[in-house]
Amino acid sequence: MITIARQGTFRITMTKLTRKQQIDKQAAVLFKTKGYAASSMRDLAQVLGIEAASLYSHIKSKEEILRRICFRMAEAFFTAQKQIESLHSEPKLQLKKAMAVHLKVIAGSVDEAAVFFHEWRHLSEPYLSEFLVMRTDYERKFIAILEQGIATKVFRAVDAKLTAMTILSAINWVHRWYRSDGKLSIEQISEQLAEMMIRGVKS
Amino acid sequence: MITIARQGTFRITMTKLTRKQQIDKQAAVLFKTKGYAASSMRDLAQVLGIEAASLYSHIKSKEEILRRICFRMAEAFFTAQKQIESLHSEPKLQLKKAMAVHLKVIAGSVDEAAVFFHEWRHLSEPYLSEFLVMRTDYERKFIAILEQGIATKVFRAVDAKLTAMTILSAINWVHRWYRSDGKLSIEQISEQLAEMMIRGVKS
DNA sequence: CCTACCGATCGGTAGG
DNA sequence: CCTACCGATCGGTAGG
Repeated sequence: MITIARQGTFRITMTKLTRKQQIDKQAAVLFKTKGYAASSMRDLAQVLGIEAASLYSHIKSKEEILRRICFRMAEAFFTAQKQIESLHSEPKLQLKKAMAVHLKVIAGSVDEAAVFFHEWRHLSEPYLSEFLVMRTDYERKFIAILEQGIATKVFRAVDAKLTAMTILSAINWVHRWYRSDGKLSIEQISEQLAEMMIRGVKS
Repeated sequence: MITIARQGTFRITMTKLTRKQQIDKQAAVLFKTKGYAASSMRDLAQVLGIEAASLYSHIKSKEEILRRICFRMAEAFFTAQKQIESLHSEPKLQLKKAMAVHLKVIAGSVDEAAVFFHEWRHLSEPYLSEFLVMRTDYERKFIAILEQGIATKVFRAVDAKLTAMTILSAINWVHRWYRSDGKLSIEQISEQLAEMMIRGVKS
């Protein structure tokens, strides 16, 4: 399987995407703006300048597209998280880095991130369950960082789960308005949010 | 027009809702779980134990239900915000109270809040534009509180808009998991979140 | 990648 | 509130 990082570079360095990649990309844009259920295969075909029936030479079904987008993003988030896990830094720095890599993944694929955050519920079983398990696993890492910080008295005695989810909701929300050509770079946003959250929880 | 506060009490004190109110309530539950576009009038009718066609003696269209839910929530948020505006407290307390009343509105109508936050994009014009203007107006109040705090040096020199939106995303996320019978009361959640956010922005 | 088409389901109406 | 039904649109297939 192609890794997200490789594919991200691919997308930036050259504009020549395969038809399947074009379908996934335009589907992400469409699903983000109209929602999965309200987006028709005819809408998607029109954006690509082909007939709806022609889409099926490249894909199996509408849901398969959604599946690819959701699981590819999940993989990207996990890959990013694994990279910071090996660092074994102290809780504050670990939280800051976890936020930074998470935001970097979002910034690299805003449309896909929006689909990941809002359209996953249209996945059918067993994919839906698999997706939710992965998401919970991912969130657990943030909770663990908080708990470790609380145990070592670096952080106040906050509710670890409530706080972790609050931090995640704050950074996830960035996908709604972030533009790579905006006045704030993703690093600046990351810096400000980490500063705010760490001040919020430190002893 | 009936105010939200009145209606909230109504809903708690007696179970006898008009058919139209039952439709709105069940539609909110349905739209929250399946999404507006994926929810059919036949789904809604089934929950109510009637035929789909029968819904139309009480409502004009599917979108009219969505409209009522979204604008009723908007009204509730505004009513709550106006109440704290008259207090003229200092920025920290003002922020804390703005967060508290916002969370109280969410806790009072979790299903409707979910629809308000996620399904508004299915509104057609001119309602969509009207909705977005109201939302921006509401958010502006949070930005103003931040700006005032920064100007009086009570808060650090953060980006007021980024910070206000971060706070809003953190408190809006509560609707996804809050249960009135959960271990944390809405007042406790409100207290913890306000503490964290104020520590995050204070000088 | 297209034309031609399918059965299913959609929101909604007529008339009682 | 129901039966009966509508035109439109949906995801997807057959066959080239």
